[in-house]
Amino acid sequence: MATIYEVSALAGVSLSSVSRVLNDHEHVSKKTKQKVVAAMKELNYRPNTIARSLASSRSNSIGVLVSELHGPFFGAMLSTIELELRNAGKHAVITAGHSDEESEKKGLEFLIDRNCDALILHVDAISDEYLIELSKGKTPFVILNRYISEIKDNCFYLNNELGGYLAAKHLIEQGHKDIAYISGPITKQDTTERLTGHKKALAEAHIPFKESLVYEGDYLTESGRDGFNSLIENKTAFTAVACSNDEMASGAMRGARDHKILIPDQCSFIGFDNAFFTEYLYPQLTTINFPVDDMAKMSTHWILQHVYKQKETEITNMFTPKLIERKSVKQN
Amino acid sequence: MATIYEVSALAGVSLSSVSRVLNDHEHVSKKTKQKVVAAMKELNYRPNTIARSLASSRSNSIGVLVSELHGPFFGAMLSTIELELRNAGKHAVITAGHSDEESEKKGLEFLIDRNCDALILHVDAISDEYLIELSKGKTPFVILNRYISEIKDNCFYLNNELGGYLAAKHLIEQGHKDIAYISGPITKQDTTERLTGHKKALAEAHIPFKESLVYEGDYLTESGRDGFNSLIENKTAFTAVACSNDEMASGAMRGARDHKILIPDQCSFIGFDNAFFTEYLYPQLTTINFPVDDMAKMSTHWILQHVYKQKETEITNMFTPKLIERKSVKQN
DNA sequence: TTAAAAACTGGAAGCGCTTCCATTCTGAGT
DNA sequence: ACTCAGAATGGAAGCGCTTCCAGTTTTTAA
Repeated sequence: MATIYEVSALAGVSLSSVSRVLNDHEHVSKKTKQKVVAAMKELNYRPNTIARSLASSRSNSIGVLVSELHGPFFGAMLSTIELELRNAGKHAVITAGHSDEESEKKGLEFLIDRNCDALILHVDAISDEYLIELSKGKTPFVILNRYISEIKDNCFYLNNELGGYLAAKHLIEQGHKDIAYISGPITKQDTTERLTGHKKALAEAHIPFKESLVYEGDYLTESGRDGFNSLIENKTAFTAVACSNDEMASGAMRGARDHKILIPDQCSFIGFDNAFFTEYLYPQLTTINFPVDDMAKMSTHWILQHVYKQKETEITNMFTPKLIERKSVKQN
Repeated sequence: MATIYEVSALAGVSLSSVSRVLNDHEHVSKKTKQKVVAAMKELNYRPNTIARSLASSRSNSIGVLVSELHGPFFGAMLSTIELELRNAGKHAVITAGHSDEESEKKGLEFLIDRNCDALILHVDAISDEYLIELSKGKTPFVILNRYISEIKDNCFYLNNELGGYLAAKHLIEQGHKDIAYISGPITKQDTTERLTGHKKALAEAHIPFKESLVYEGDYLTESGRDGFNSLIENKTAFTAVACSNDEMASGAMRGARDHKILIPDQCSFIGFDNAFFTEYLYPQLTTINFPVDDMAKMSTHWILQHVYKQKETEITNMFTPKLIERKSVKQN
């Protein structure tokens, strides 16, 4: 593998000059540039990224830490992060925290030790305090899907309340009055926000909110099913169920089927996230779109702008959910 | 950030000694080791990975190139690759080729330029020849989900033929004789292998194979639906349809529903891959398990063993699919 | 035409570590 | 006490690049 030395020798210029053309510096004459470029081509020169990083203390790598690597959400997210980054000549070092605090912290340290220039974090186990402390360190980062007021400019998140509101409102508009709700773990920020929106829509329509119509799940399919069963046993009648995410909605739908309840004729369902598989369900699930792509894109723009001084885009921190009407809600 | 210099000064030993304890070398006395470790702790020393890489020409990073980052398959795959690698102190640099030849090649070069010690490739657009050529280069790699005889020891793949066979055989055992088949693009290796297995099972049961009962899709949901519609219009009767993957099976099931055909009572379905969402479908899809995790694990073991001389595991190149019985196939 | 400014170029010192080589130390064997 | 392996240590040269500084050349303006 040719080094910058050989290039400089072949081109008949100094090391510095070669380095300058490599880095697109100003103050290099056309002539030297040509010579260097020609030499590079002839030697099939490929710069050694490691050496560049060491000398410049820039690794051009962005660490991405997600709580889980599988699941419908992260595929979409990582896909656009990776693409955007690569287009900018950077690259992603991806790790997973497996939703465990210790493990997430390890992942973080791992990335920092790896000299990442910046971090994109999607974590739930790590505490706000830890992240606030981290923000005083020298590795800049953004946080996805979470709002921490002390470092709000680094946070990119969905207007969850609006999402919950939109879902409930849609059901109400379709004539539903008795609406059950299957939520995620109430310890999670997004869950409570979504539920708040839900209640708001009910209140607006003067529909009393009934505690007996909510079930706390864990965002997994199975808990959607359990939730539905529990709701049925409660004997508080309902004609629709809103779910805090699509997985649980899919579980709840199966629960309904177990009870020979027709969807959407006897019971309507609405999800949240608009995961890709919602289209595979039958009937296709009406849900609330989570613009993951936009959020992922925005976070890379932030980094490109703040860390690498590229790209001057308008930064938006809060994203807006949207109703996606499909076939799981019936006009009542 | 403390460097090895400061550690050596504080510990009162030479640079080399510090480096030795850092790398767990033999020939370091207990005493120096203790001094060094103490100094490191006191300074909260963290080795600079970049500098280590430059000096040792080992980046400890493994490049992973997948055709797509989203989709059910890759989440599972990447998740286990990342975990295994991190447990071994290595890390994954993940890129996507977006199923485009140019783009995949770019991704490859990108990873090689990034000084990856080894590569894990899951690509379909790049030709065999290119990969064979690449194998002569100095970056070792493994190939997932593909068999190239010239470099077969680097390939990890599923026994697709057996999978196709198992699926068809299951249908036959359940009394089906008229079995439709929705395949992937016949240009793809795995597709043809799966179809071969399918035919073999038919032959064994003395059921004539009918060309009019196969539809060539593109592995996407929509094509499953198109396939089903086309099959129906063909007027060759069938009571079951085997699909080359789960996405198409889900599409085909929707197609059936559009025709008011009951599943599985009037028509049975079997998929392939056992993607996570198959459990969300209704009825839950009977399918063929693709042991992605095992394959991913094996590929990292190969690298740990061949590149880093760690871990002595038995290497298996071919993996065995298994029937997963759920609810989409009816006894006929 | 000339001085000053701007553009260009080269030299050399690092970036933080590994590793080869040479030197010193240790202790087993006599 | 004396060798002499072998273990333990230190010195120093890199790994391939960036970047600061100083020196040289070209351009510009008066």
